[in-house]
Amino acid sequence: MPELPEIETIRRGLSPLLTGRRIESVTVRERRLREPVAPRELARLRGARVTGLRRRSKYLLLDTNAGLTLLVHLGMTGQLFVSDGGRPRRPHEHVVIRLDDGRELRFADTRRFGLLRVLRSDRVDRDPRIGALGPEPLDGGLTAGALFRLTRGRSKPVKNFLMDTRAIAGIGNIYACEALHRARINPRRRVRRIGPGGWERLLGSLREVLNEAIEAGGTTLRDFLNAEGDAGYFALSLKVYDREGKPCVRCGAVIRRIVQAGRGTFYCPGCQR
DNA sequence: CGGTGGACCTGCTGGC
DNA sequence: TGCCAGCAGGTCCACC
Repeated sequence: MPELPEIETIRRGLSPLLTGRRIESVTVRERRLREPVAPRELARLRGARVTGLRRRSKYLLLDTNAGLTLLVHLGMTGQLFVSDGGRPRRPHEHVVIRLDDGRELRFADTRRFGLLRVLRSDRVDRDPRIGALGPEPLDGGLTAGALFRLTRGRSKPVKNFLMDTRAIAGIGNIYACEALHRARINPRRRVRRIGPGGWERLLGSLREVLNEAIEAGGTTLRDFLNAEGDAGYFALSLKVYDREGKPCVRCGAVIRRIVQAGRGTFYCPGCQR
């Protein structure tokens, strides 16, 4: 489900609802997520007050004044939302965190590829999942020159490179396809064959697409909902993703779907060279 | 080493 | 109408 813009949308929605709240209790209904959920690990959050909500790549980090941070990943179908206590449960609600204002932070995840762990806050950056992440694409510190240098001698198709979170954080299938279309670059092009100007264009396109998607509240294709339970409307702005067989809005050629590294790639054979 | 393919799950859809 | 192969926004690991 969620890539950087969707996670950022959730973060912005949840942050004011959670910051300052005390955690009263944590209930685990289903332990079988990507890694088994340990109820006693989550229970350590009881009594802690939330000091803030951060995002790193597609992870959410809920910091508390107890020196503990809740690490949440939504996998493909995860949802994280605040609900009034006692509201009927949605299907696949696996974890409920009760807050001191009577509301509840709930985690639902149909396919159970999500993840919840409690880490010591001072060790978050040393966690292997977080420590291995590449730079944030919207961080101004990342430059096209750095991407050019990083890809010397490498032979990956550029689409797969964009989706490698150790190279750049937070880019998934939708935004990799959309950024490449905007930059007019063929997804099969090998990274070593992209010059400094190409990286300039691609990084610019990537940032535009991500920022516009955040503005639109993310992309809802199937089941993404924000913290308030609303859909995002960036799906209306997608130019290639999920548009196989339809005409390219820029050149009129028919959008194609191919498979790269086991994932569907959508692109326009007319204007992506 | 770098890169690909399969596994992990459930549910929906499109073609027959 | 009903069935089922194929596919889905992510990540990790085995294997070449």
